[in-house]
Amino acid sequence: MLQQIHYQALRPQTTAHLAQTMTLLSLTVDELRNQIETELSNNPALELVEERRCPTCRRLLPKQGICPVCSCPQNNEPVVFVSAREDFYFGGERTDDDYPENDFPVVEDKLPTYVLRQVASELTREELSVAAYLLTHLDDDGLLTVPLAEIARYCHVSLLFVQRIQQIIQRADPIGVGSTSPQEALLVQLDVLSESRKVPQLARDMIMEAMNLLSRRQYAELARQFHVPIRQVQQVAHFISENLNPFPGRSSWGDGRQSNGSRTNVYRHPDILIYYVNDDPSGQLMVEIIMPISGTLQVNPLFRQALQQTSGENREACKEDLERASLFVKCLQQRNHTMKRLIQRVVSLQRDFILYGEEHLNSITRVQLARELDVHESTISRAVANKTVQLPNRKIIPLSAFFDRSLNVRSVLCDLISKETKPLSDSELAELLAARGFQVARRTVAKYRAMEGILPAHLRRAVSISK
DNA sequence: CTATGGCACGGATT
DNA sequence: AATCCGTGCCATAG
Repeated sequence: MLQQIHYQALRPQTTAHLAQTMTLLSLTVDELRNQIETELSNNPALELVEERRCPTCRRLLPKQGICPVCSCPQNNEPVVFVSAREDFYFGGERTDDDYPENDFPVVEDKLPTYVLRQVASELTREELSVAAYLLTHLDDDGLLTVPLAEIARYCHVSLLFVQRIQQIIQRADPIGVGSTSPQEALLVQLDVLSESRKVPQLARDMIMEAMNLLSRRQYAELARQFHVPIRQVQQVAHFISENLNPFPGRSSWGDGRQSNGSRTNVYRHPDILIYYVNDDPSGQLMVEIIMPISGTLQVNPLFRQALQQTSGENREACKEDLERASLFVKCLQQRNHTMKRLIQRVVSLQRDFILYGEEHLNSITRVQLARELDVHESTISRAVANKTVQLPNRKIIPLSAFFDRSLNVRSVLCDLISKETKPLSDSELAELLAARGFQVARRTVAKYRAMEGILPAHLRRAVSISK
């Protein structure tokens, strides 16, 4: 990556500029941070100038910016801005400003921090420290490695207290995380799932009473024990393996399907935050593009001066450094500018989706957006790829979800099925969807159903009866 | 005969 | 140029 940039810096300015901007555009906060840090330490011409904070709300400000939160007039358009929040993310020097997020106990691993950030808002300081301790004892599967009692002892709190915190943690994003066993994780997931859709009672019973048989797939034995036909056991087992994950730590983003196990960057900091001022839904909607460093990057003016006075072979090297530095700064600005325009447009197009949920997602394609913003479509692709957004409800979703043509259809489909009185067949569902303006083929309904882990119509009947 | 899942094709996306 | 996704056709199960 670095060599690439060195190489590009030698090329004509415009090409290099373009190429590096592209590269930067496709980086996530974490990657960008690395990039900036290496560049900073390799290039003496680059400097990081001191951060400024808004006098009223103490938010970190860009070098010449005014505070976007305090100074902006209340209006209908979401405010989009770039912010530097190094301490927010990376547990840097803690300051006494008013970010509750800064009170995070520092946890190194990715999964623990990810979970902690979700639950932090609903916990007191004391609870947070217990939560942090609990989260530091997770294995790679997201399961707890020490007994609850031990945590209670270590933190000098009651067992009940720890249990309560564990329950909150278990309901955070990789649902079931922080459970003491795969079994417990499954049960928690089942609980959460049952809030939104029908869940076979048999599944719960089987997990609770015959976990070992289940994990060994001894369906015949299960059928005997629960006095149900073996087919039904298989259905339930299918349901479980489709929808539940005994190892929450291994699950991929929100969608349990296509568990391509090679997802390393699953627990990531969001690249963009969308929220209301003070969490007040009637307030101004803010969109914050995260910069992983605080302060502003600029070319060191002293270095520029020094260049005038140096001579000889040093001069060439310095000059190169200087050029690379100014290029880097320029590219970074370009990147942020593009991101800003992009997200501005996306948010205003998908406002309803952000506010009211998946069903209101508009179908927009990257190409469409590229035309509107008058940039090349690959620019959009790069900017969207691998980025994540935190919504006002604190859910973290991939930015590409805003471009998912099928998400809204899927959620409407789920809605239809959850409200159905008798099990509807796929073709009936297809008609209903068409009536609601979603033109999808019967075959596609089947696919979506599978994606959402909903059983076929004739099996749904069997399930609801046994319930 | 009907409902569903598998395979493969074509267009969109990256 | 490679990959993903919606869809049509066909085989199979009920």
